[in-house]
Amino acid sequence: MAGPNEKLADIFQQMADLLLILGANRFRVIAFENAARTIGELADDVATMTPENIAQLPGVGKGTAERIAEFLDTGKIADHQDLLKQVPPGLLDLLDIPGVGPKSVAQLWHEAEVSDIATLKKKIESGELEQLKGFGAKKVENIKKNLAFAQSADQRMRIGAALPIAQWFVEQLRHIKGVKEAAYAGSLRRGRETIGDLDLLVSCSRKDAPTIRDAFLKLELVKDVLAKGDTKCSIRTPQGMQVDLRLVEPDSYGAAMLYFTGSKEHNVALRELALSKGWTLNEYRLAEKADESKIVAGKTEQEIYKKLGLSWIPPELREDRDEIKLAAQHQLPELITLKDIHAELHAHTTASDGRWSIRQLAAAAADRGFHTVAITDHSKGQVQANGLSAERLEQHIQDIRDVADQMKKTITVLAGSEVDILADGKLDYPNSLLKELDVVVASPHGALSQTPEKATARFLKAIDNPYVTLMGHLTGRIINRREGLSPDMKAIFAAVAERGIALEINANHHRLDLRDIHARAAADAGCKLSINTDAHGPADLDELRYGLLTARRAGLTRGDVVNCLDSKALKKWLASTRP
DNA sequence: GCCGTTTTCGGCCCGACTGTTTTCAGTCG
Repeated sequence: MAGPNEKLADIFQQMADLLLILGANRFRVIAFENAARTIGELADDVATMTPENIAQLPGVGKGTAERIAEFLDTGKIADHQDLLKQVPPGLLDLLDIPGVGPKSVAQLWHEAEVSDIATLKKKIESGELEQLKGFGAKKVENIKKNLAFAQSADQRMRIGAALPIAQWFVEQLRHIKGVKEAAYAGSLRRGRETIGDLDLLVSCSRKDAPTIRDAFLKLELVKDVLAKGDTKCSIRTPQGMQVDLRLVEPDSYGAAMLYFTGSKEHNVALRELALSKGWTLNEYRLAEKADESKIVAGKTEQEIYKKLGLSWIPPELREDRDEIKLAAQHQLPELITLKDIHAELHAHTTASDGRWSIRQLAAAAADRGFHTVAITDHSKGQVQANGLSAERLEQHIQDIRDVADQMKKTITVLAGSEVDILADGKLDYPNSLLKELDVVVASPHGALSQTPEKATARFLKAIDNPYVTLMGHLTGRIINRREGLSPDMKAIFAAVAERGIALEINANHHRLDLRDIHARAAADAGCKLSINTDAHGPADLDELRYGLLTARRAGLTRGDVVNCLDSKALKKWLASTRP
């Protein structure tokens, strides 16, 4: 269920698009986009915020605050309705066609009576479109080719699908003669949960650039070439992913990395900061504004940040939230790293729906250098996942204890369960059984379209259970497939902090649940977090990297995450969650 | 429409590529 934040963000974004087509002042359009972004990324539910707090949000001025209040009051916004009356609603879909922007849409609307994708298709086939000024054969052909992508434009690729492709490209680029450095940038480098398109960066001498570009364009995964210039080209892979390659000289590599890593908002803020110091920043260098031949920095990101009076900001934090202020005070958090994690507290074996035996799983965790692993198979309600009956769990606990005993010199193996939180908040096993376990991961699997009120009550009840260790994948969302629950996060976080248990960041890239902004809010509320892979098979422990990126985007340090505790401290913490 | 330890008015980041052009607008990131 979409909460008011999502609905409001959608409305403001739509207002921006409508104003764009209507030819409104571009800064006004940007203001609506900023408002949409702010509300969309808000961890708190706007409905629970005071008008004062809402008015203080960045990018929210008098007008936006009034519109939010109006929406909370009446469920809609009059200005939004007015705009919808002025523009055929199907026209908005045209903006999703690559190469078609607001000016073209307005022209198609006014001069060719195009009102949606269907009429556009007709006008292309009748040849009417080519009569329009500015619509030559090539442009029309391009639109025709790109129509298919309009439908899937809102579907961003999961990070777990994008990263392997990016790594393949980087590896190929590094083998091309003349390439000094190659890397991926963009939202992938920032660790976002989904990726719009892939940004690749190469440093090389100017004379090598064209041959490197041509070698890139011949790579196996290049299906279509969308643009081809001397320093920049765009292609599409067979998977439909757009990949942009930029080639810069080594002296500009840092500036280019900074620029193509983004976010756009972070870059804008950096440029404004540069201007305030009498400099100007672009993707080639930081230079003096008065004399742009006087270069201040450009080779590395570090030196550019340093000149701007900032600590180097990890890519995961570059979202123009509060990172620039913290970097100016040299008070950025020391973000958690992969090396800090020493335990896995949520993993499945063949006893339920996993593909590993207890021993195999424990050995794999030990190979990663972990000191502890908890075996947490599904509870009885998960019939389709071969969930364990109470009797089977009793036996499973015994089996785990046996393996634990045999492997105690290698790794600590804990007996646990991923216990269903039933729709009413009760757990799927009685307390008398939960008591025998070392770790209880309480997760929702069914009733995932409950109202926020019901979901909140459900979770508060589960948190109240004295044997729960951590709350697993809280919303139950599946990225790009299922929205999941929208409980009152503030209430959940307060209860979890009070109980002294932990909230999971499920590292599986389909889930990433809690998501970054909620993990940040949870830590701010005093909650402990736990990053787990929910491993079902041999490759799954590697998913940890995605959970880690999410944690870093949340600004978490190793002190926030129980998986970073040493063996003794973890044991102590686990005991502290129990009566 | 938002924003301001120089401002409550007048600003609001910067450059590459494409297509249809006789010098540039539109789009994208």
